[in-house]
Amino acid sequence: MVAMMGWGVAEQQGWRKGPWTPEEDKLLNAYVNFHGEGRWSCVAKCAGLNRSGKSCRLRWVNYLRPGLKRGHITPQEEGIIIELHALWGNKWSTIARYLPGRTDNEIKNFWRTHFKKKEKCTLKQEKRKAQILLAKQQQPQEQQQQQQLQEDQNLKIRATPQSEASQGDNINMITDHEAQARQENNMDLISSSYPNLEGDQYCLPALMNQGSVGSWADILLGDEGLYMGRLWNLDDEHVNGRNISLSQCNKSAMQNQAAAVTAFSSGGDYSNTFYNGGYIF
DNA sequence: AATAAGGACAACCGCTCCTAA
DNA sequence: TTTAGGAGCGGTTGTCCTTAT
Repeated sequence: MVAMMGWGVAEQQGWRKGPWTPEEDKLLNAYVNFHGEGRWSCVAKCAGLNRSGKSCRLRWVNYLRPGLKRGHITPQEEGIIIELHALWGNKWSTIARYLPGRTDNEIKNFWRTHFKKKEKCTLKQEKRKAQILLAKQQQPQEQQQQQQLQEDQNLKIRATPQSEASQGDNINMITDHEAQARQENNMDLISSSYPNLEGDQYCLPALMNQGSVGSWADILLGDEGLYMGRLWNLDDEHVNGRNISLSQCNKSAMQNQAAAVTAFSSGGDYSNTFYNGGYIF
């Protein structure tokens, strides 16, 4: 049985499988550098590799391709991954486009290990959530009204033109109607990405610059593994056009919002972009 | 010191999408 | 318009290494 055989052995069709040897890498590298990428099934034959085209492509894309970054995912990259995953879900290749030097495989692996961690936190989160909800219910009505007032004022500040925040970049304000429509979509997306969160707790703080946290995962989960802050919502259309418009998707705030937009260019300082966008958490 | 658990990484598999004939 | 082959994508699994017990 092929499936029962280990790696590094020949398959029935004669293709070699398993880890690549330095010699194979050298052959593939030389061939692709000379002929360019593509026609992977030809590569396998012409380069003298006893590998399937798929295997060659994968090896090139994930390991041999020039410009690949090595080493751990940085907190910056981590933040981008979390953000984009909240928007797109498991669209690893799409996410990878915004992380120069990182492959979809790498990001996928990264997410998996972190997702496992998150699953372990679930029980703890549930407990903490219950505590917070209880505290909320017990909060005096007057205090809640004051909080709402404060939130509305913050919204006004955020909705002001942001020429200073996004100089030279496309600004795209969305209407209340659009915001609401988007909210519905995004809430679904976010709910599926963060199933343990309450509707009014979707949030992503930009605390990285404050030095109080070690990573974006720390921010997202907080001390008790509970997500804190505000989650940003990236607009797909603008992502594809290189500029990402951001609309805030706090549930109550979204109903009134004229969302702020800030630009994102791949490889740029992402957290700074948020922070400079006039959004202070 | 031994071993179990977990993390990181590499690679394969099956499916879908794209494109050229 | 259809179809077949190639390419790409996401899910899954295997292996190695490190850390905790």
